[in-house]
Amino acid sequence: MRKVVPVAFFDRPTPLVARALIGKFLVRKRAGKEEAYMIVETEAYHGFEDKASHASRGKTLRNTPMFGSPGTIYVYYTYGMHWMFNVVCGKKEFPGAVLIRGVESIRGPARLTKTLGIDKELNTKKIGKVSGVWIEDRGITISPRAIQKTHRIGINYAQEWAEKPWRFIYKNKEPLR
DNA sequence: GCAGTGATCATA
DNA sequence: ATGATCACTGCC
Repeated sequence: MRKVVPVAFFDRPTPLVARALIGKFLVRKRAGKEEAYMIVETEAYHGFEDKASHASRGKTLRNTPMFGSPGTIYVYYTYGMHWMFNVVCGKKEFPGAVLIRGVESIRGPARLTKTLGIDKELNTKKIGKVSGVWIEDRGITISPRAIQKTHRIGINYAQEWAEKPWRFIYKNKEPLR
């Protein structure tokens, strides 16, 4: 079973999409070659009120892709050296995005983009085969018990919003089926 | 534990 | 125009 997830998958509340992405595959095609990795860690950034979100102070040049239609790719540069890869969720003009923090064998959002060659070239593009980055459902079901929900990290400035359980991690304790 | 590194944004 | 900040990583 190998199915490219449709745009409708992302047209849902961001935390729900972040949860649903665990166990899906991130596929990257470059120079004619495909690499696929199972997603094991995500974080949701949801709405104007989320103080941890780039959109909390309204639309700016950088965060404009967050206001795009579901399935838009939002890539931004931070700490003078790292690219972060997000997929936009929810209706156009609603700011929501899921940060892909880790895949099987590549942990860490910046290491992921470096390994997969994801940078500003992909920013604002639509996730899908045309852009060379897409998500596949390969028939793996992850039980709720195998998903750890925690607070988001690296956002201590966000006060009470830092406590929201919007980070999802696959605990590699149970066999896949 | 913290330096590196530079774009981005708020302030002015 | 300027300065603080930053959804991180790798080395101490």
